[in-house]
Formats: sequence, C-alpha cells, structure tokens
Amino acid sequence: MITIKSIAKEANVSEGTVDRVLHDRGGVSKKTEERVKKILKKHNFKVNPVARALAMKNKFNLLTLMPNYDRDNLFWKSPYLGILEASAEVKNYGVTVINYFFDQFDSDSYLNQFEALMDAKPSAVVIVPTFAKETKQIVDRLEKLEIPYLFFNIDLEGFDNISFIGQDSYMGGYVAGKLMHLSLGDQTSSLIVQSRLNVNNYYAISKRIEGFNDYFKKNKIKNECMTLSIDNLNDAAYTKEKINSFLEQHDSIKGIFVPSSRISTIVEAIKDSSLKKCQLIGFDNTEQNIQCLENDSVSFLISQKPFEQGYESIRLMTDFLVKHKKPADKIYSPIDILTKENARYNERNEREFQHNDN
Amino acid sequence: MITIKSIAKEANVSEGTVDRVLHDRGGVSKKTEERVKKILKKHNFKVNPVARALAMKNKFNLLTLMPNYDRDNLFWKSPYLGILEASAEVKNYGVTVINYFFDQFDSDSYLNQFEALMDAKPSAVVIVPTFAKETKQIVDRLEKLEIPYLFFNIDLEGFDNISFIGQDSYMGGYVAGKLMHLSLGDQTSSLIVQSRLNVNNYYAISKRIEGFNDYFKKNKIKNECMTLSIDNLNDAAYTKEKINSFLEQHDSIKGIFVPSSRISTIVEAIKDSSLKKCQLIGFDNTEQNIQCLENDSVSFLISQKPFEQGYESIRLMTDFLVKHKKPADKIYSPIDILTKENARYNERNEREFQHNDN
DNA sequence: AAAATATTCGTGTACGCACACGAAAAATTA
DNA sequence: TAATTTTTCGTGTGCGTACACGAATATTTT
Repeated sequence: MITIKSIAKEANVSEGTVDRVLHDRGGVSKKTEERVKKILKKHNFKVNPVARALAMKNKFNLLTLMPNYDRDNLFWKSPYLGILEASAEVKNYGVTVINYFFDQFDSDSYLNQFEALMDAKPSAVVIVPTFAKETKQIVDRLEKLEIPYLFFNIDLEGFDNISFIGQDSYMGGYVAGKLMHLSLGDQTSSLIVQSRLNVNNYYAISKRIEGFNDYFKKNKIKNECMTLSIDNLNDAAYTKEKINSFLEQHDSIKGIFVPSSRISTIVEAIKDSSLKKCQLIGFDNTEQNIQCLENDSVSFLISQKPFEQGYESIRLMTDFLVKHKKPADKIYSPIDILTKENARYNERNEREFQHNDN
Repeated sequence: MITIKSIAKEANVSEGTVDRVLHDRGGVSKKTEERVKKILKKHNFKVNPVARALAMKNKFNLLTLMPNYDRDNLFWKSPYLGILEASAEVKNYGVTVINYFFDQFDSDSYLNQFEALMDAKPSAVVIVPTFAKETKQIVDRLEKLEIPYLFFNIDLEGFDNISFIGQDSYMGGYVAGKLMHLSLGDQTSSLIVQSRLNVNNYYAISKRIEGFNDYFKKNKIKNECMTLSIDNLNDAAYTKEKINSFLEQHDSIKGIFVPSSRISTIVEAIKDSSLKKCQLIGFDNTEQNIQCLENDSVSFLISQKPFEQGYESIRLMTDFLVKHKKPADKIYSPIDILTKENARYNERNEREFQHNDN
C-alpha cells in the first residue's frame, strides 16, 4: 500500500512536506514540489479517506434547506428519511448534517430558515430551491463565502451549483402521456388538473405538462386535452364542487392527469361514478397515493425515488468535501412507473437492518 | 462524542478492558464486565467504524462467485460493475474483494471456481447460486468453517444464507402479464418463448411464467397462451426457423413474452412482418434489449436493477463483517417497468464522478 | 561578514480503535 | 506464610493522515 510515508521516503522528504504539496499549503520550494508531485503521480496516490476522516474529526458542517412535510404534503418525508440515513453514514467521516425546514408555500420562511442556517456556519449546503428569486439572493451570499451548494429535486437553471439531483420533469410528463395513451387508446380526451397554489415549483409542473402534451403531438395521436385549475386543493369542499361540476359538463373525459403529487386529494374529491369511468395518472409515491393505486382508483404513478434523492445529495456532498470528488452536473433520477402490483417493491424508505451489537 | 476512552474513564477501568468486553475476548471478571456493559448501554455506545477499519487494516477477504458475461449474455456485466464500485468503497474498510467467475451453463466450472475460491481463505462469500444441488455441497463446506454467505439474484430456498438480494420473480411475471393485457386489450392470445438451455436458473424463469399466467387467471381475463421451447438460442438459424414457422402456424398471436433476458435474440430471429404485428415483453436492461426498446421492436422490459444488486451485496456483507449488522432475510429489488422513454434514465452503470485530486 | 529576516522543511501529537505484552492482583498450592 | 499458578487488567504501539510548532537553511539587509 502506498502511503504518505512511503512517498516521503522515496522523495527524500518528510511526511509533512508531502502533506503540504498534497493540499497546496505552500511553503515548499518549486524543486521539491515537482519531485514529490512526480512520485505522487507515478504511484497514482490517493489519500486514504478513512484515515483522513479520522484525523480531521468533525470539521464539516453540512446543512440542508428543504420543505417540511405534514399530513397534506407527505411527499417531503421520503427525501428527509434518505437524508437521515445518509447522515448516520457520513457522521464517522467527520461530517455533521443539520436540517433546516421551511414552509413550501411561504417564501419568507425560506429566507428566514436560510438566515438561521447561515448562523450555523455551513461548510456546504444542500438546497431544494423552491423559490427562484429568493434563491438568487441566497446563492449570492454562499458564493461570496465560497460555500459549495447542491440543488435537489428542483432544477433551477443558471446557477453555479455543484450538481443537481432529481427527475427530468419534461420526460416524466412525456411518459405519463404514453401511459395515458396506452390506457385510453387513440382518439380520446383527458383533463389536466392543476393547483393555483403551485406557483413555487411551477417550473417542474409546467415541464411535466409540456411533456405530456408533446407525447401526443410527436406521435400524432389525437387527444383533446383540457385544463382545470383549482385555487386551493386543501379546501376539500371547494375542490369537490369544482372538479365534479367540470366533469359533468365534459362527459367525454376519460383520463385525468395530475402533474403534482396531489392525486390522492383529487381522488377523494371525485365522485365514484366518474372515478370508475376515468383512468387517473399522477406523480410520486406518497403513502396516500399508493393506497389509491391499491384500491384501483389510480392507474399509474410516476415516481422519482425521493428517498434516494435525499440520500445521494448527502453522500455526494460528503464525497465532495472529504474526497474532493465533484459529481456530474446533473444526476437524473429514474422515471419509475408504478402500478398496483409493483409499487410496494419500488421504494424502501429505510434499509431494514437489525443491529446485532449487544 | 462517546469513545472507548470515555467509557473506560467512567467505569474506572482501562481502555483495554472496555475493548475486551466489547469483543467478548474474555479475561474480565464478572463484576467489572457488568459494570462496563451497563455504561456501554447507557450511552448506546457504537464503535466508530472508521477508526476500527483503520486499526484492523485488511483483515477481511470478501470473495464472490458469479457467472461471467460475454457478447451473448451481457446480463451479468451490470452486477459485476456494481460489485466493482462497491469494492472500491469498502477497500478502505479493510475489505478486499476478489471475484471468481464461472460458466453459467457448466456446473463443473461452478464447483471448480468454488475450489479456487476456498483456497483463497474467504472471510465471507457472495454467491449467485446457479445450480441447486452443487450449491448444497458448497454451502455445507462454508457452514462447517462458519463462513457467512449471501445469495444474490437467484433465490434458493432452504439455506442459511445471511440474506438474499434480488427480484420477486413471480411478481415480475405478474407485472409482465398486466403490461401484456394493457397492450393487447381483452381477449387475445400470446406466446411464451423459453430456452431449453435454461435448466440452471429454471426456478426464476418458471416463477415468472407462473406469475404471468396468474395475472390473467386472477383478473379473469381471457388469454389463450401458448408456449414454445427452443433448444439453443445461440444457434441463430435454428431459432429463426423454429419461431417463424410457429408464428405462421398460429396467426392469432399478438403478444410474445420472453421470461429470460434473451428477448433481443428473439427479436433478431423474428421476421419483420410478425414483429410489427406483435407486442413483445421481456426482462432485463442489457444494452441489446434497450436498443430493441428504442427501435420499437420491444414494448416493455422488466428490469431489476442488477447494478444495485451487485453493489448492495458487497455493501451489506461489508456491514456484516465490519459493523456486525445483519441485513433483512430477503431484500427485493424493484420491478422496474422500462419503455423506450424512460429506459436510459433507469440505470446508471457507474456513478459519474470526475476525480479532482491532481 | 555579521545580523536580521524569510523560506523551507522535519518532528511530534492527535484522531478512535485493535491487539500484544507483561504487570498487578487474586486464587491456589506447598 | 511463602511460592506458584491463574485470573484480571493497564500500558504501549500502530493503522494513515492533518496540522501546529519550531528548527534548519537560504536570502536579504546592514
């Protein structure tokens, strides 16, 4: 095994000197620096991250900024669990992870939580950049302090983030279109149900809709497609009234596409008779959504491995901090097609381990 | 942070003593052992695996026994890449991984490679238990030496393996049935194409067929289903002749189900006219198979994340060796539904990293 | 040329754990 | 009670790296 010590011996210098050239600490003459570097390259030396982690002990403060989850919006639970799992693993690498949560419908809480986060002196930050304009402010401050940051789940363009981890929204919608076509056959009509409150991650939602429509366009399939916007999905009575009256007026509708994670809310609102008549397709494997699959009210869900998104965000940022590995610019999550049958096999929210110590 | 040292101080003993009770090394009086254990539990002490790895340096020999891959059988490349990736990660934990490959059609090579493996004195073994009877012999010897072993991809029952990682074959076939139904509608007929040479992992194949048929039975859908067995899929001319003449004789066939990873072979054999008429569904995301998706000759592939299977096998066994974590008895892989559109998003054969060191 | 400063580099300690060696304490024997 | 054996436990070193401290060497100033 090639170690700093062995390199030092070969170069006729001390371990300290090798360390200095390895980390560009300066204080080494050109001549010896060259010599050491050559030997380093010759042996393709890589520092042992285990030893490094032990020696550096708790030097990194990895902070996250993401939406909280509640009964109505369970989606963000999965990435959080992924983050927790990864946190435990990277702890021994001297990386401490602390999570900051904001209300995904309130940009002020986004900024407030960011302030709290900055007070904690982050070494690196993982963000769900829910609000475009506010993210610009945030990022400016991070860049001024040279704090690396990574986006996950929402893909804002034009920033200097280390990487993005999440789904290709356009293609997600495109696949949804294909499934709708498959379920309904040629020549039919479907409805897209949106929430007006989704101004925040509007980018992803609109990309999905674009992909959905493009599937029919590109494959030259006739699909009369309507759109219904609902102001507040959390108001059950209102939603119910709105959607059912729409469906009654448009009897030809055979498919309903919900480009957000809220399809279970829609299912609860729709009358049974309409529900039986329609094929529903939505996004994300929240518990409620999966139950809709299982009781046959929803035909397909498109999922994106949210647990893995959280998990990988932490792992990648840790690798960046500890091993100086820069991940790819964009890492796309799978576009998983979930049905009643395969849904339960798709997601594992936690690795099921039994501890044997004691 | 709670360390062995802090535990030792609290218990008024030396670090060595704490180490002794931690690892049941003996040589500690009942009284002090109790005392130390109580303090250990009180703080929920867990050894720092990083420090442990550093101190133990290269103590574990993790050996794998799996089929090799070639041009005709590319399936086993993915798990191998997963194993390679994991190997690099666990190296610094003092785990050395060495792979032994056998010919999946030759049980003798299975046993021979196992002998070679045993000569290398394994600390633990990861096996693709391709041959049932021979695996019994192998396992007997492993158990005698108390060497832990883990199965992946093929789920042989009745053994004392640490865990199994792979797909639920029955449910994979079941989902294939559903997709076939979706593609063909009610009242149709389909063909199952098997290879006679698949005696080895016959178990998985037959389970898939069972699931496929059960989908139609359980949902009371009429599907006239025929079966065609082909002796040697590697003989292209023979396969061509056999399958095309069968299709001509049975003009009603609209769907073809290939419960192995060889659907691309079938595609090459079938005449274009028949190909256009039929919906094909197969298994596994080999490069050839994905190309068949992309040129529209295959409608769906069912995939099982083979890369992750290999990767996780090594990670889990490493956790077992290093951290004494015992994984769940069975860890089922996802049943991924691949189409032309989402296939390329599904699998990442390697984490795309750019090394920044030097 | 001596003194002062700047540059270059070696040494030592810590990180948390595993394990070998041998010392102290307890139990046994003479 | 002294000598011997056995049990119990403390000390020290190494794993590979990071980093602080200060020593040796080279360079500049007077």
